[in-house]
Amino acid sequence: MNLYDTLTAKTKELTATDGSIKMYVCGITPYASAHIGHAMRSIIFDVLRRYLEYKGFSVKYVENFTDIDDKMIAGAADMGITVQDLAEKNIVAYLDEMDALNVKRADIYPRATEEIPKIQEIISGLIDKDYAYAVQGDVYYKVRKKEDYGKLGHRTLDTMRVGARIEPGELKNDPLDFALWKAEKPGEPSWDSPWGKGRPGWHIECSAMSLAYLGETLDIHGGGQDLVFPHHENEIAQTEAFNNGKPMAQFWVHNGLLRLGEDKMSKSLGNFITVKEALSKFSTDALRLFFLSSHYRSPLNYTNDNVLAQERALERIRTALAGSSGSGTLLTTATYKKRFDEAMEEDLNTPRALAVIFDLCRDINRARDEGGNIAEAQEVLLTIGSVLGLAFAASDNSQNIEAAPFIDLLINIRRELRGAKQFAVADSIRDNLTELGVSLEDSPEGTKWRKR
RNA sequence: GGCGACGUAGCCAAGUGGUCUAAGGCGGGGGUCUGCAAAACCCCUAUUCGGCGGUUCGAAUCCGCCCGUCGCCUCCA
Repeated sequence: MNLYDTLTAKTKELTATDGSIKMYVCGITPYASAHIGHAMRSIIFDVLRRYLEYKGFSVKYVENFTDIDDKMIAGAADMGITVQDLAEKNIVAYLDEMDALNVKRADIYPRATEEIPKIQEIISGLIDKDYAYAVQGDVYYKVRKKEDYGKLGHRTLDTMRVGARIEPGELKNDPLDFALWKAEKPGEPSWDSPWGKGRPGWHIECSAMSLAYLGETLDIHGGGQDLVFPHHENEIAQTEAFNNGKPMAQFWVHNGLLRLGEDKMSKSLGNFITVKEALSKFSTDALRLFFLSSHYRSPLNYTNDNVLAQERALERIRTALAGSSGSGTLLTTATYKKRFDEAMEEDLNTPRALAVIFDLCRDINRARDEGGNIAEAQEVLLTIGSVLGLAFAASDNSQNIEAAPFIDLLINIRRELRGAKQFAVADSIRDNLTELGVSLEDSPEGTKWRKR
């Protein structure tokens, strides 16, 4: 397939001579609940992975947790729990939420705190190669030593704002340098190291974990666009310096960011909607459909109405799947599969892929009305849906609410009224229920209701 | 200030030199079904692609300028 690579700023063909793909996706720092921007990233890379698997590749998928950093430490202190407990709590919740979003589990979920030896091995190697230096228990990476620093973000050192920060207490030789290892501060978690007790800096964990679990050159390294600089830039700098210039990844793939209103959704800006909240309002399929309705590299604006529109669109797909097949003309499916593949081949063009799904639905419904054989077409619909992680599960939010027996009772009374042609009273029951948020649908098989 | 992305129907969103009088979804209009509805289905719904110039036989697609929005420039998926 063709995929856009941030490093070369080009769309290139993804190849794998041995049929296997090594994928590393930057996960979350589990200091707080995940928001739907994280969900969008997970779903996009889940779809990329599912598509590659559908095309016959064997994918090894690694997603990390950065479970030690300033925010983890501050968050744990606020809550009066250990950093480890904070991480555990949020990781468990995150994995549950990703399950609920039908995101396939990664093969490995490494955590920074469990990779300290590998982290230290890389830092030592960088010091040996003179790409890093230790100062009073801190270790910093020499940014200016790496000629091509800035290549991922397509910027050069002199175009960078001179405001590179020096935190109080930092002992950098150059403001651009960044910490690989931070000396212990009182009360903070720390590990023994050749440079004294301390903890890893931000970017080094990903270098360590990708090297440890996937090796020197990844096929795909993914994450949100906000990670391009500095996180991935620094990862490249470290990893390639450590590996004597071997490329860290064949493809750098970055998804566009989710917006809420006019701004990017972000934990630090405080404008976000949690995954939990979104899942309480919308079905998994509708959320996935929403995230996939625009191209993954474009920004997407989250609004209730936009997700709701997908909820409605889903009904049409479910109807196409529910129709019973006749024995008439066979609805052939080769063109749909072909069009779906073509869309996905082109830098994961999910909006076009979805258009194929809706075209297929329309044609299934048409064929169904004409008594055609739609069984195979429905199978194809399910198959390509599953590549997008869409299960098309029936939405039955009508079962377990407390009022259910009373609603059923009213429906029964109304059925008798209708039988007696007392339509005015029957309609008034229906209208009143509608006002209360319960809509009734009469059909030859009886009356169904659902919560609105 | 620097770098980059984007601006397509009421809304969301594909398309990036001819097949575009522009895919698909939501909404809207009409119809089928229904006691009436709802749901569902079917049909219709941009001669036009932020503005102005230019290149070209031909531009939504390439170039320039302008207007507007967003992202990044060491917290971020």
